[in-house]
Amino acid sequence: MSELAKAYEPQSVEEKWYAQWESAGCFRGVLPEGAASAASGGATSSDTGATAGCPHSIVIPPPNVTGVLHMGHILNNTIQDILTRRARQQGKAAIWVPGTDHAGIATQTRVEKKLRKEGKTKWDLGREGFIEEAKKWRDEHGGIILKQLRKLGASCDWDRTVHTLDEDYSRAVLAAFVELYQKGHIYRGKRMVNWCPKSLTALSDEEVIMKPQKGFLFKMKYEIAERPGEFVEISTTRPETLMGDTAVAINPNDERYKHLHGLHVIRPFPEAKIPFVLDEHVDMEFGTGVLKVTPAHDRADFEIGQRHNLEVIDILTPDGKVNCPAVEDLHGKDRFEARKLAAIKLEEMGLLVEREKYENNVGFSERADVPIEPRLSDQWWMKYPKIEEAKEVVRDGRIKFYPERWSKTYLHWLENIQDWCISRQLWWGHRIPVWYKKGLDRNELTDADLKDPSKVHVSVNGPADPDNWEQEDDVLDTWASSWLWPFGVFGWAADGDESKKAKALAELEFWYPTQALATGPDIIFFWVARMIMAGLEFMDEVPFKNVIFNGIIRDAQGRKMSKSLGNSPDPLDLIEKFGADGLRLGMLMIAPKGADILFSEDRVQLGRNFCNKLWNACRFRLMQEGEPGATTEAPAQRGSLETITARLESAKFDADDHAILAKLLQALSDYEASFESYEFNRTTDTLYNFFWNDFCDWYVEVSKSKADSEELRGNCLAIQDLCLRSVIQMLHPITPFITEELWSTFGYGDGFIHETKIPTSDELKAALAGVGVTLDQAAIVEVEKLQDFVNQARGLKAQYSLAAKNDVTFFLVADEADRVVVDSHKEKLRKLSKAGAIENRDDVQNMPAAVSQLGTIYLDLAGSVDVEAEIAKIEKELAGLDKAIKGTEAQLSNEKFVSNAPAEVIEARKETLANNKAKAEELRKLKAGLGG
RNA sequence: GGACGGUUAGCUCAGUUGGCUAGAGCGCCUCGUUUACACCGAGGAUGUCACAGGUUCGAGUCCUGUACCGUCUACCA
Repeated sequence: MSELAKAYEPQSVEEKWYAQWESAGCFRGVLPEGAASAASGGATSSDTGATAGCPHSIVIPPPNVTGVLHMGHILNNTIQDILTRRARQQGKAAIWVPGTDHAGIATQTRVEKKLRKEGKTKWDLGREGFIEEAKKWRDEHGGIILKQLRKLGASCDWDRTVHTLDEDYSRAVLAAFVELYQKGHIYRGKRMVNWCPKSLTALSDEEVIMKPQKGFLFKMKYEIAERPGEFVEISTTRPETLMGDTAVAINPNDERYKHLHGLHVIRPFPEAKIPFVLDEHVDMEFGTGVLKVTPAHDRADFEIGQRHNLEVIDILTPDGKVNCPAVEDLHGKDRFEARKLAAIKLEEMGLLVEREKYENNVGFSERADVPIEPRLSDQWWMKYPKIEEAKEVVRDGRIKFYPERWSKTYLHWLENIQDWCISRQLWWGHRIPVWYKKGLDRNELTDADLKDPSKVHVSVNGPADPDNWEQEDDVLDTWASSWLWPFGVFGWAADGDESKKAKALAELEFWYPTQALATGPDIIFFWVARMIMAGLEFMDEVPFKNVIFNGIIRDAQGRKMSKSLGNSPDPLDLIEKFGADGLRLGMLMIAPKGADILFSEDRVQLGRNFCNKLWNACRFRLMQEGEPGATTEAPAQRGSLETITARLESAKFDADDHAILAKLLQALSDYEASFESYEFNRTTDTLYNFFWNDFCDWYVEVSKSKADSEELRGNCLAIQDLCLRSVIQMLHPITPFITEELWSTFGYGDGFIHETKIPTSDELKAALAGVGVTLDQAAIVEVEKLQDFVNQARGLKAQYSLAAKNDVTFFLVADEADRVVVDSHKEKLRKLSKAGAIENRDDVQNMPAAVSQLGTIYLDLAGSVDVEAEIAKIEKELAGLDKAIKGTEAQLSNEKFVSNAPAEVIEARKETLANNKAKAEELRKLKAGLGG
């Protein structure tokens, strides 16, 4: 017999098992023999999933290669691991593909920062040198996060780790670009983009986050050119751009300014005559109703400019400094500095009317955290492919969102989708596979030029005569690589020898589409929607069948986790303190379906405590076995389902035995349902209640009464084994380490726990029936009565501060039927209520009492009863009861209820009423007996 | 401005097609080391289910409106 430590100690257990799993190749996703041809049969139902060899694939949302694990990752990856481990237990071919993202802007920024510290810039190194430096940096600092995931127990197929800049993956990225280019989905064009003056690159709309900013709304006045001395007032938050103004706009319907139509104003500096233009876009209600138009530096203004053929004057440098030599005192100044100076300048000229405090929303670069600058520039754009299909697959349920409501957000975005700016002025990334003939001026390329293969070459491998060409400098948006992830990781667009291509094809055929994607709702647009479009475009099939949105982790006060607040615990510390299993379970228990999750450490304690409880229940199981006369099988023989069920002796089953197994079946079935709907909080709830309340608090306690009986012990231990084995199996996906340890300790299977198929509730039921055990559902009711009896008895004792005393005597006044029940369970009732004796009586006077479902229990106090307290207690209970009785009676006498409500509801109501009435009557008798 | 979500015990949240005297965990109070577990056990207190209407035999659950909170979205300078 093994001896277990008194408390569960996760550290050594976790290390031991993870190493064993890895070296045994447990996580490897291997194509079953002949899998590709089987999968192409098409009809394999992976949703029912019971078929052996049936594929269950998940691809990780690739974290930034240089990132570190935070609480959000913990939740997200725990979910993926649970799904993968469960799939293995179901006998499916399961795979979880890990990988990392090169994170273009983030990584480049960090490498540049490092260079700056060394007094260098990227220009000193040149493009090639810089990329080498970045790779070095990536390889040094990168991949930490994947190591950390191992600590969590993540069962990824590490041999397949993919990085978005890997050769094969890069090839896929370029191939996708080329294909879309050829189909006419990609074009180059001069447009307004979100320009990041810090990273010096364009950004997609999704990378811009709006933040409220405190500033000023300046009211200034421009003189009407045709009417000297007459002015119009204009409100602006950005006076520093007025050098770029090429018009002022008013709404054509604005009566106040009709007299100005066709006139001009004087722009103060550099002084120029600029026209009034009439544009519906101008909001008459806002400010003075006059809008300065700066086509080069504002999106809306740009559009107005287009409509009215206005000149575009760019007065900012790419890094956000004023570029306007004509205004000496502003030239070269930073945009924010220039804003102040421009206001002062206006004031000096007597043109500043007012300056009021003002808060407005300003777009910030998500990565660099500086205000973006709308800027006209040449960029590459993508018209998204398969937009309509992408909507359709979510509407018709080919892809299901959990919770479902996120599909609204998704659809809304697709309705209003804009072309995607996919070029970035960076070096770290996939360089756009476009080559221009040497000598061409790229700024002057016409649409016709772009389509002329003698001038512009687009291919994965580049032109045959590279010396005559120059490659595009821009790289692709990182998301324009990760949107291919669900098939890119399996070698899509593989190049090389035939066997490599064939392997990729077979892999894709088997693993694609993936089963589920677990991610945060914050990247629905960035990633989820784009992957769906890419999947439909390149694979002609959705990339995943289910999308599980996990909530955003916040701290206990509901604030976002952030480095600056210091409210983000290091997951590794938590693992150190509470164990990976505890952390996983704790996260899952508090993870409601897709809402925000408020995290605090005591949640993880819950998980840890649960593990310890499981540990001790198992420990107790082993201790029981050590008693004389116990079964003496060696551990390896204790365990298989067949061995255990063979030890059951159905003839010896009492109500508790029936009830615990019936509840076990119910728990298993609830557990299965919770996985179907990805309601993991339900999963943990089910396990927690069954294991802690039903099994530990009741059945194990009941077992203690049977321990002395050689006749009953064997069957009782077999039932404990069945429950423990099942709980361990059910828990395994959630808490893999402790369950593996216990699995091997008990010898419940021959190998690793996941190698043994978990029986379904139906299979378990059948296995029981196979050995003659059919469960009596009525036993559950009987056990509930026993529990009520014990609760009432304990309550009585506690009321008189005798909870700890174990030699009190209870007198029971009950009818014949209840007496029989009590008598047949008397020993355990006595033990559980910690009584010296339970004696039957026909009548008892002057003792505190409680009315249980098995009769009225009196506590023998040898006459010293606190009458007033007793009466108060009874009255309180009666009040609640009477309220309920009245309600039910009213309902039952309501003819409409009786004729409309379903029969079972009415029956249940009648039964409740009868029970309540009986109890109330009993209580009244008691009260009368006390003189109340 | 639009869309979506939330409002249930001191705290965090369950509550699945309307059908219990509305639940759990934590926290709090009392008691306790009895054949696992103090990371535990026993007992206890605690609710106008945000508010106002409506539908229904019956509403925490459905409908309408209001208030507050949150998230996403939007070119009001």
